[in-house]
Amino acid sequence: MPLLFYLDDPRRLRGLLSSCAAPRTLARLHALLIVSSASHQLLSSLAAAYARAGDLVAAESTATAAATASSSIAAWNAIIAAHSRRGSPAAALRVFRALPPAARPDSTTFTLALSACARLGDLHAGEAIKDRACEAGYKDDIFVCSSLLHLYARWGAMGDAVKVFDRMPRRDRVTWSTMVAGLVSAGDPLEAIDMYRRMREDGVEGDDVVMLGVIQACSATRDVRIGASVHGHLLRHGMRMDVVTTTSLVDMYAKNGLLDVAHRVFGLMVHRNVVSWSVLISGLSQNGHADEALHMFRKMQTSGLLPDSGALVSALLACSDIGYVKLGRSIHCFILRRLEFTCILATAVIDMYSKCGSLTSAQMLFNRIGGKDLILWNAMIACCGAHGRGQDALTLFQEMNKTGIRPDHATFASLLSALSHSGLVEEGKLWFHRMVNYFKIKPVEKHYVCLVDLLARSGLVEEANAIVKSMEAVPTVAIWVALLSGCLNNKKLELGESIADHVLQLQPDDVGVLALVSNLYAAAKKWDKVSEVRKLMKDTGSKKVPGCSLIDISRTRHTFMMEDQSHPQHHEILKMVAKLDFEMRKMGYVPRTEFVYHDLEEEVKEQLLSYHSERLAIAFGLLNTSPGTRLVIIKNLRVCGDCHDAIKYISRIAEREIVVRDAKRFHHFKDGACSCGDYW
DNA sequence: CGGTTTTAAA
Repeated sequence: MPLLFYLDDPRRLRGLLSSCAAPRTLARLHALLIVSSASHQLLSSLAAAYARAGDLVAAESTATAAATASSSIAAWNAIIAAHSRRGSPAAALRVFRALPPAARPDSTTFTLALSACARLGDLHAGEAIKDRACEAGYKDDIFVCSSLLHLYARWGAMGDAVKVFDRMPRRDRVTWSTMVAGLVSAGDPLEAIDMYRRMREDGVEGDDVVMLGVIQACSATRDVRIGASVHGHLLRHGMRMDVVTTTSLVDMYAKNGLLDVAHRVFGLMVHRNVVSWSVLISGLSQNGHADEALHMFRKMQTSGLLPDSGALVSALLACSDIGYVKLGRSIHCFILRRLEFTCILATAVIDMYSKCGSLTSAQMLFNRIGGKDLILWNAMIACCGAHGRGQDALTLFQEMNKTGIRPDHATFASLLSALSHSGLVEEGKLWFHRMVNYFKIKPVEKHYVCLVDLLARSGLVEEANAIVKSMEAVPTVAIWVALLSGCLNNKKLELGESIADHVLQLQPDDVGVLALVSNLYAAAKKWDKVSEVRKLMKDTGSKKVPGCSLIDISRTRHTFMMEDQSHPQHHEILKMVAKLDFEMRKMGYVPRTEFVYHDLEEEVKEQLLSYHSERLAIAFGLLNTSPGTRLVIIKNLRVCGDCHDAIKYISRIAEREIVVRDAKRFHHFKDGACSCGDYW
């Protein structure tokens, strides 16, 4: 039917407008409305139709034309909603603020505006809108309240959210969902689960959105039993299990280490999207199965899905875990070819290079990223620290401050740790002080660990001890451990012993900590205490993990354990070790036998030191590379003070840069079993 | 009438 015939029938015309999405037809209707000097209502409908079709320019101009009539608010609402949907909440707020005086905002308008504030994280603007909504009489409106609730809950004002929630006269599913999700993001999963219970008591049936929040809560409680019962509930009640719900279930199981269940649920999914794969991949790599994670990453691609930035981040994480630079680099190239480098992606790639020992690649990428955000700076500062470049970390930190980005607690944790590892004591003290007094950041455990470590490492054990004593909070095991290893390295055995006693009382279940305690008693020659701790280690089922080092030479990974004679080049390696020992002594090296924690003859102790796994790995590296090469050793345990010294001498003798990286996250080292990576 | 809540990842 020709459009012209609609003119006589405004109701049909409005029907047509509300269902029409074709821009061409809308333009013709627009012309028609103008020539027939149509009513304001019709113009508003047209504006709303333009907004729905995505033509916001036309929508705004039409709405302005219709704005004199009070009913035009619907058109403005459509425009605000369209802006929000298209991902520009700022534009939505701009339209809201510029509403013509005649257009009186209604419940929908306030709801949309508050939702835009929530997307932007603008609590301040939200507060003002809430006040206007109350003045306009929407104080108890369920939609307005729900979006206000979401704004508060999402941005850490849980107290305000609860206040709003408590005085709401009526609550629907959305209200409850918002509270559940809000409590989860506020880090209070138990409270979230309780909120769900209250909802059921109130007689409200859960829908998929509420259940999603509950699943997240279960995931965060680290208590899979509740999670599994929720899963059972979903199945028993035949509730809707769409991709999102099922994906969250996979995530919950994977995050909590039930990888087989996660796999099974994943396998039963009828429809999987990139996120489904990503949660499985990140779950696998977080639980030390990086190789399997990367296998899934490949399977995802062969199943025809193109990885998005999230999937790539998960895969990069797995690459870092096993030091698989080759794949990491190819992901980097993939991003360069097909995607935009967002800060999130750049951070993940830089982190990968950092953990794989490639400082230069990390720096090169970092320098090319424009509009760096806080987390990207933090990652790069941490990267410098991990590579022993304390001064560079400090320079970066100062550059960051110049760009006007405010450092946060993580920045200082990275900075202090970098300064600590490079022995920059004065700078460390200075910046700790400035963090507290200038940046007004309250030091938490990790900061104290860094500071105490920094002082204790460089011999200022008493000063470190004073810091611990002056702490407001009760010192944690990690802080005592930092102090304790300082005592051990600096032969402050009397103080060390009292700390060891104290740490023991705190009942650490960590083997590393027990080993340190035992080592200190050994250094103090308290052999009865040593056997006591050794017994404790046995009783808790934890056996001492043998020291193990890895080195990659021309894409082959070689593993070395103390006193391991299985390597084909074993004899040559021992010869090299002896030769190095000789050269080092000529340069003034004195073996620090206090780092051998057995009751043995001095000479045997010296021999044992030179058989530490990193020494074997280095010797092997020297045999198979030429001067100027960079040797990256990956070790599962902390490098002892003696090896630390020895490495300095060896790098001078052999003219090679030697880097030892900590490999706590390498699953190859679990239970001391070192296996060769499949990727080398 | 509509409008509110919705999975991973640094």
